[in-house]
Amino acid sequence: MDDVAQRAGVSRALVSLALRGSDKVSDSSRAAVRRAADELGYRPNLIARHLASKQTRTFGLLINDLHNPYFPSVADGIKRAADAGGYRLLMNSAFLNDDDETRAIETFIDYRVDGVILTGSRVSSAMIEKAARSVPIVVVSRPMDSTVVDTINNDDFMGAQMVVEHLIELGHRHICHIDGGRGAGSAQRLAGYQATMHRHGFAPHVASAAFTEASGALAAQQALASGRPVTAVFAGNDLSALGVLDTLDHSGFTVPDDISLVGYDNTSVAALRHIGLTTVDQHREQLGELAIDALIDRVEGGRTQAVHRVIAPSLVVRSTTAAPRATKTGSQRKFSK
Amino acid sequence: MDDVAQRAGVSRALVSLALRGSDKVSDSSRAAVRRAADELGYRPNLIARHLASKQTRTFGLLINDLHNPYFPSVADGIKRAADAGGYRLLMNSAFLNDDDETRAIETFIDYRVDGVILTGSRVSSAMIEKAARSVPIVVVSRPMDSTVVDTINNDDFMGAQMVVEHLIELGHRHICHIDGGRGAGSAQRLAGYQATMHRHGFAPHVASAAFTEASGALAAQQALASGRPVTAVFAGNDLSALGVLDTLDHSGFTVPDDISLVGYDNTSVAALRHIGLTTVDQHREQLGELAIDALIDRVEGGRTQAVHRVIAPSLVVRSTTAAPRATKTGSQRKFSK
DNA sequence: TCAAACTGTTGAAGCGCTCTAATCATTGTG
DNA sequence: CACAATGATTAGAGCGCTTCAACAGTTTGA
Repeated sequence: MDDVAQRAGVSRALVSLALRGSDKVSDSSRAAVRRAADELGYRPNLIARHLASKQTRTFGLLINDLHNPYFPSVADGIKRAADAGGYRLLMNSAFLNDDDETRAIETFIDYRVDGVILTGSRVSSAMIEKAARSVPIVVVSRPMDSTVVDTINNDDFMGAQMVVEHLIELGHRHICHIDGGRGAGSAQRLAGYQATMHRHGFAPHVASAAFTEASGALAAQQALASGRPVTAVFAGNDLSALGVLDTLDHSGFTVPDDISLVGYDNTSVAALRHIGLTTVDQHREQLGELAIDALIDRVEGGRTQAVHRVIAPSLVVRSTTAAPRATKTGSQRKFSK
Repeated sequence: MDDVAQRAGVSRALVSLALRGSDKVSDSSRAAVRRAADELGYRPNLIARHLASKQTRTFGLLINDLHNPYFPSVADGIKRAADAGGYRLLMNSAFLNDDDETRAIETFIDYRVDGVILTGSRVSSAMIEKAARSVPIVVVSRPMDSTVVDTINNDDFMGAQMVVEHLIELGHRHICHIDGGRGAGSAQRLAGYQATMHRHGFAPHVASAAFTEASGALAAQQALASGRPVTAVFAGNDLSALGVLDTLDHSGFTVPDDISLVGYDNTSVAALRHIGLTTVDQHREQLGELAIDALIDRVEGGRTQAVHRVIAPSLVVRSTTAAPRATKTGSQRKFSK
């Protein structure tokens, strides 16, 4: 920086001002500084800048599981909104490990980022709230009843309701739900399913699983083996829906002719033509944008009260749902391994 | 830090030493410092530390496209190796935009990371080599003939060769290759395909596409419409293979009974039971580990010459390949559509 | 026994920047 | 024409840490 100042024939302070686009720098000195910096290939040291200015204009984005196709779209929204707000983004992944997640959050804090966005977080609420004492935190896709951290979620209850309504409208009565266990939002999806089934006077039929392909496949086997009639399956998320799809394949059922199938999340696999899964779109990019908005509102707007935003999802109908055979022909095949 | 020092009854310098685990600190002072830091909830400011020590022990990882399921596994390997080497990781995504990629690399440089790993990079080689003057760079999955940046790649030529040999062994003669255009590694895959076909005396049959589902679907349509017989398709990557799969579905072909299909990359979609795509595994985690190794070797070992590592991929046979109908002998697993 | 060699500790300089307050140069005002 | 007001520039302190040279206090070796 000294070199640049000398070469431009000005003081170090002016170099600093000029390079940051201050309006109290004459055009001539600004040009001189720019030229000198260019010629010397000078790039300001962000570390020193942050130390001196005590602000980073950087947000930390934690993506718990890079393998999960759910997160990239959220990240896209975050990126766009951060750009628009003039904030830089630093990312980190917890690689599905709770210790790593804690460490990643601490790293953000140690880097003195202005705010942190947690997606797919799995650590305890207490841990998150503790970290929130050091830095504003917004949690995406994990409903939390906190007074210190902001949350952004889709309305899982409503999403589930839309799915069930869609299936019932097609004529389905025997709709089985593959529960997502302790996966994020799965409790609300289950509740929405149950409430809607009850409202229509149909008996719920729930099989337990997790948000994975393998557990979905297994749960589907159990559901089919239970003896209860099933004409449609509403899986907790897309991944478990794929597991269900596999079980149906191997059991000789055709989708959607024999059994309709719906997932949740509208991940990229669901959109693959070969799969064409009917599913629920959470508007993930919008979730990401709202997360940044919440952070900026805290940092620049001075808000201190926690905010919890819930947005309405929408149903994406593809080729795995149709009217049940019963209302067409009336035959139902038996489950066989 | 002053507070901690005062509370522990030692100097600031000793706090620094104690907290970083120096061995020239007595057990008693170390304990006192630890306790004081705990009580005060003190966390060292990484920014100040990095500024003072002029080293960050941090590597920057750039993932161009978060949506591409190829990268997470590479990142897993990178993460593991970085942990083992005692380096922190900072990630960033270019969101498929060249300007963003350039800016992300600059951000890493401005943060004075000790090294940068580029995965899925799309900016010009010149740009990369320019950045490499400021920081060690290793490029993963993009063959480059550079004397300044390290590269880590799988042997695409060999991978393609393995695919073709596998298909020929099954009895195929009419193997069509869906080329990946300017996708990373696609030139070598094409070369490997052509060389192997020639060696066996078969005529190559190439359809142009890109590394996307839509272009794979289109290319398959063209190949089928060309009038040339096709009993097997070797797609440039998994994604375009999925496009091919869709076209085959819609054209009434059964996979693998009518036509065998092979992809490349062994992404998670290929492994989905419902798809079960035969493909080539690049050992992506290993690619990631080697990338970190290369970086550490430069930073700590003082190597200055560029290194280019190529590792052997392996074939993953699933359920989309079988003997062609004409020469079929035993019973094959059925692939339902 | 005394110098040499450790051990644990500390004061102070400095990392590369920002920012406040002061300085200098210019212009406008009565 | 003196004086305030405005605009451009700069010196220097300081951000929170590390590190180096120096220093007491203790042990070792001949």
